[in-house]
Amino acid sequence: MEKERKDVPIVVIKRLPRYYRYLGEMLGQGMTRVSSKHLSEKMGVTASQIRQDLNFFGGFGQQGYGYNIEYLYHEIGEILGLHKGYTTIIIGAGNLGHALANHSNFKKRGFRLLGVFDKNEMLEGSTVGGVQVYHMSKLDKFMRDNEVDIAILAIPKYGIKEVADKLVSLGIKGLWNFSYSDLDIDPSVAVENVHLSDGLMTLSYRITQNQTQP
Amino acid sequence: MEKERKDVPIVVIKRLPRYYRYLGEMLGQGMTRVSSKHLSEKMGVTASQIRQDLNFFGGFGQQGYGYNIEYLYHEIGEILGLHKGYTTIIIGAGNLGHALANHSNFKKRGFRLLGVFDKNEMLEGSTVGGVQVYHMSKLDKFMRDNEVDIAILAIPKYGIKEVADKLVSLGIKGLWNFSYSDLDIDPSVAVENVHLSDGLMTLSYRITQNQTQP
DNA sequence: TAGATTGTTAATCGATTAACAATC
DNA sequence: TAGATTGTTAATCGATTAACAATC
Repeated sequence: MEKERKDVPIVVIKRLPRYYRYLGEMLGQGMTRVSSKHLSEKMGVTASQIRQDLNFFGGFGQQGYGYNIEYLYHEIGEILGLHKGYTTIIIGAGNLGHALANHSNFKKRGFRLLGVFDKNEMLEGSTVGGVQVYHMSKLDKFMRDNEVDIAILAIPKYGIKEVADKLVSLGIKGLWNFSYSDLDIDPSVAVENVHLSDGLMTLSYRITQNQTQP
Repeated sequence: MEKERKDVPIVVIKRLPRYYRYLGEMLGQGMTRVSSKHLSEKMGVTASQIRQDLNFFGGFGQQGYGYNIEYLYHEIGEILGLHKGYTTIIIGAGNLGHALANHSNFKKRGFRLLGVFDKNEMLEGSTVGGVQVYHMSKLDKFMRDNEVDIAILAIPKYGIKEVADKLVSLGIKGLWNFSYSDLDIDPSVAVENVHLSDGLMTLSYRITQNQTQP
């Protein structure tokens, strides 16, 4: 199905979701084919880069024609593992936990939210994003009874290490960490550290530059 | 204060918030000095990269000693524009708007939230994250009465272009876009497009790889 | 067929790492 | 002073872009 892919650069991987999104939009507009040139103009990248990126995974196009959008869209989804139906839980039923639980894109991309966990006992039994809220003490049993692939950590950095270690010991495969800390755990577990304020700070930098220079 | 900095690579800028965070933590632990070697071990990068990065902005260290943490922390904050006290508004009082309004890190980093706007009239007069919620129709007047630097867009992609254009016409300096679309506007306005699900997809890719290969 | 566009190799560009003289 | 560590130049590595033969 796909080409041998031992070491695809991480920069290439990070571009795949963006390709996927643009292709999905084109598909929604009823388009059927696209050339690397056309796509590159839409996305503001070079056609060469698109062809180079895609060829890490295989030849999805056809000379003289370009790429079949539906086919390419599907293949990139496959590469990203979106058709595996990975399951998620959210740790932390605060504002961010709520926002992430209700984020429709995750479901649209094939991820299935199984439950939300919080240390506040008062929240137990309530519903967030269409799923049950459980007390943290139920985590062990829940993880044994359900196949949970990814845990989304929407809690403060205090105590995050303990929660992460527990999840790892219970067999979690991926951690998506929104706390303001870098999780440093066993490399067999995939970890994405998201620092929201980092984006705001680089924005701040650019505004400052815009005001100083031009 | 700082060195001439006409073209600092964006990859360097993006690393500054991380340096800032680690230095802040060290400061909180009462440390006063750090060498590039020590910091590199903590952060999992090379000492050479740290020295190279910092020297885009100036020589903050001292041979034989290293860097004074408090001084370097302050200087990086200065470079990032954190001491300017940039003001923000949030567009969209949904789950994500709530989460961002209550995100304490933004305040900690010197940003000041002035108001939240939503198209739902029922929300007007309520409070989110300590500030008033206004109806979208009040945006024009608000922007004229207040100096607003950054707008945080926590609304769906439908209609985002109109809102963004209006904000630009009202003099916004930066847009932090959480909708699932890439905003493409006048380059004099700084834009950060955040696609939350992109991170989840790269996580999905890595989990899939971990399961296939090792 | 002629034109279009891929897949892929080669050339260029930029970023990271290594090395070391300067110096605190 | 001697040891440590910077700032900076040079070497290496990797990623992007250009070019073009292959071919639909």
